[in-house]
Amino acid sequence: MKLDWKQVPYFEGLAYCNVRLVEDAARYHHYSAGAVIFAEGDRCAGFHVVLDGLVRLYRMNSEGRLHTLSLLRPLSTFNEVAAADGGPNPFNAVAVTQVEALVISHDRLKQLMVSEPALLTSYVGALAHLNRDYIERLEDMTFRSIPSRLAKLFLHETTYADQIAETPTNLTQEEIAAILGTTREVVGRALRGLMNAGLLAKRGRYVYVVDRHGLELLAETNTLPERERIPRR
Amino acid sequence: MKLDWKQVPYFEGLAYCNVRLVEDAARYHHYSAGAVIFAEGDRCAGFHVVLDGLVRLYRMNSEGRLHTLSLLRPLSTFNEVAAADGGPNPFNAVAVTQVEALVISHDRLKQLMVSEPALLTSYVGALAHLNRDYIERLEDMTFRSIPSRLAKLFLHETTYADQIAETPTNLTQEEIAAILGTTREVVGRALRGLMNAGLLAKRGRYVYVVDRHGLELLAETNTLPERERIPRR
DNA sequence: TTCCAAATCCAACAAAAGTTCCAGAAATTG
DNA sequence: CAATTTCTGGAACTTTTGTTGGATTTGGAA
Repeated sequence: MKLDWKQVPYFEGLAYCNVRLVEDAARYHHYSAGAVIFAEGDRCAGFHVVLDGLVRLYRMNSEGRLHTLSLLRPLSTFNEVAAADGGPNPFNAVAVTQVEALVISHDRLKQLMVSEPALLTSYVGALAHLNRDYIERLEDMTFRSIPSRLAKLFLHETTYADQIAETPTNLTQEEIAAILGTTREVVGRALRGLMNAGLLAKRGRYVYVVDRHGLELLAETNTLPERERIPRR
Repeated sequence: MKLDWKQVPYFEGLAYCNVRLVEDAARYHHYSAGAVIFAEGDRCAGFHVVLDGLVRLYRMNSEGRLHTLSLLRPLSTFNEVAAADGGPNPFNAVAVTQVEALVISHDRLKQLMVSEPALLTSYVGALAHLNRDYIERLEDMTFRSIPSRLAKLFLHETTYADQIAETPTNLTQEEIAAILGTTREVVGRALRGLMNAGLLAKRGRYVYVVDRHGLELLAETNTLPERERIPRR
C-alpha cells in the first residue's frame, strides 16, 4: 500500500509535502475483474488512484451504445471532477481485470486541501490537463472522420496517449469502436481502408503501423493522400 | 472597473476575502467589435472576466469549418485552463460586439493563489464545472443526431445554459451550425424537420418552441415521437 | 486434436450528414 | 426607396456512417 506520489501524473508535488496526511485519508479498495467501481450519476465516489489492474471509464447512451472515455492502468488517477465538487460521478468505472485502488472521499479531500496547499496546486494542474484533453476529444468528434480518428489512435498522440492503456493492436474492433464512438463494422471497414492505403498492415492477427507519416497526415487533415492509380494500359 | 465577485459564477467565494489583491492583479482591457482577444495555440493570455459585450470562443479545423464553443456575456469568465497551467490557449476568443474585460496573467494568478486560498478553492470549482460541461458536450457529439442537438439547444438545458448567451431564435442558421458543429444547410433541414413535426413553429422570422415535451424527448432519446399518419380514406 | 465461442471479413443496404446550387425573402445602408 | 448584402428555403446529389446478416477465421478449452 506504499505509493510513490512522484510517479503519479500531476501529483508529483505531493511527494515533497506531508504525504502521511494524504495516506491516512486514503482507503484501500480491491475489485475483482468485471466489478463496477462506481456508476455515472451516483453520489460522488471520491478520488481514485489505480495501484494495479486495468480500469475502464465509459458512458452509455439511451440505445445502449457505449463510449469508452479511457482505459487506465497504474498509476493513473480518476474521478477528479466529482471528488473536487462533490457532485455525481460523470461516468461509469469498471474493473476490466482485478484492480487495486486508493480512494479518497470528497469530504476527506476537502479537509486535506485546506491543510495541504501542495495538493490543491496539484489538483488545479490535474483538472487543467483533463480539461485540455476533453477539448481535444470534443474537436475530434466534431471534425474528424472515423478513419482519421483511427489513425490518431494508432499514433496514439496527445489525446489518447495518457488515456488509453493498450496498444490499438491489442484491442478488439469492438473495443476500438467504443473508444472512437462508433460501431464494430465501421471500424473494420476503416481498418481495411487504412490497410489497402498502405498505412497499416497485418501479420497474423497483429496490426502494425507501416506509414507513420501517412497516418499523421490523415490524422491532421482528415484526408488520405491521393493514391497513384495503376493505369489500365 | 468595480466588479462584484458575488455575481461571477464560481468565484462568489472571492467576495469574502481580500478582493483588493485580486483587483490589483487585474488589468482592464477594451476590444472593439470583431477584434481578436487571443488565438488558439498562442502563449497563455491569462484569466478573463467579461465585464461588457459578447465574446465568442471557437475552434477551427483544417478545412476552415468552425465550432463555436461558447458565446459569453457578462459576467462570464474564460480561459481558466491556460491561466491555470500557463500553457497555450486552447481556443480562439474574439469580441463579437465591443467588449470590456478584466485580465489576470498566469504569473499574477499564481502569486495570488498562494496568498488567497479562497481563489484557489474557487478555481478548483470552476475547473470541475468546466470539465463536466465538456464531458456532456463530448457525449452530445458522439451520440446525438443533429435534430437532437438542435432540440437540446432550443431547450438550452444544462449544457448550453451557461455557455450560450443568445436565444437560438436570435441566432442565424450559420451560427447555430457552428454551435452544433455542422453546416448551415443541415441546420436548415433539421429546423424544417422540427417545424413540421410540430415541435417548433415560426411567426415571421421568429422561431419558437411549440412542444417542449416533444423536444425533451427528442433531446433525450434521439428519436422523434411517431407521428400519427392521417389515413388516406 | 476437436470443438466452441469469439472475433473478423465482407457485401448489400438504409439512413444521416455534408455539398452544390440557385431562387427568394429580409435586413441594411447609401 | 432602390441597391446590395445577408439570410433563408429547398431540391438534387455525394459521401460517410450505421445496420443486417451470413461466411470465415482464430485462439483456447476440453
